[in-house]
Amino acid sequence: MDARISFADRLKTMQGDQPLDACPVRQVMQGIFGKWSTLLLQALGERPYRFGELRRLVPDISQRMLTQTLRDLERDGYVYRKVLPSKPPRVEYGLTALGASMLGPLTDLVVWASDNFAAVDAARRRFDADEAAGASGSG
Amino acid sequence: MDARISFADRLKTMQGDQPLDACPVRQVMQGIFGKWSTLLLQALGERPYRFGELRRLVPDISQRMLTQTLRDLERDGYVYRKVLPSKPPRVEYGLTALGASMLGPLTDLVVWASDNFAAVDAARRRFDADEAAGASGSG
DNA sequence: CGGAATCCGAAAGGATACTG
DNA sequence: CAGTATCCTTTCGGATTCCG
Repeated sequence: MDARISFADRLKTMQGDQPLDACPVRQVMQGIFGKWSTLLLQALGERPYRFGELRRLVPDISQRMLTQTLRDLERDGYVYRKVLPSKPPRVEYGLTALGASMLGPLTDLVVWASDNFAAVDAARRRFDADEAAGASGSG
Repeated sequence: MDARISFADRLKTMQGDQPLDACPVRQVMQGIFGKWSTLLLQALGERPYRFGELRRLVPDISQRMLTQTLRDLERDGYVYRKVLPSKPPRVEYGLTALGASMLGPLTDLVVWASDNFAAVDAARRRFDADEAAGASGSG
């Protein structure tokens, strides 16, 4: 697919029959961009993990959000959930083929963020400093 | 940079001195993944737009969120804001070099979403159907 | 034309307690 | 171990009103 066709044209096409809110691309993006989705997808990109392993790997996630995020990812088809029939119940989560194919582009973006967060942080500080100066400069 | 180094290792490194919550990558990602950020970045990737043009281009955004999202994008250094000194004030928004460099990976992800939303949608319906069946199956 | 300020409802997300 | 259910706080985002 051509990645560089006119975005505005695509936008207009989408508005033709749907309220822009129903834009399928946005629906998909929203599923990927939750607070924890990206993190968990990256983790599962390495190897399958069990529920408790993920908790320990990402210590500041609440068990509520871990459950919910994994469910959402499973619902969207990125993640499978396999219940191992052992005495203490074990549940393994891993990427599906769909999830693996999405992880490529997602990781590229994560890598960009990793490479450029210093520039972003600098921009933020500049912006905040300018704002503060403008707000109190004449006081 | 090596895009495929161990994510778990990187995670552990980050936890070493920071609360994971302060992870810079996450900070950056959160800025990109707002409800409107991706959409506006794509639009500005075509050419600079004025405030009112963006409103018409994305009709279902409120003026409040358009202002706020543009401000956030400007703060992060992705977008510049140029006030034209004309009689009715005109303000032009466009991508900075940083924003343009980020748009590449972001667009790749949008393209993925565009190519695969049917699969995601199918997965969702399957999941929901299974859930409904499981919930009412045994009476 | 491009905003800022305020108000309010909806949704995301965390803490805690309980279950199989 | 792997959840579910409830409560509560915070954030997101829309509608409206006012300003340079």
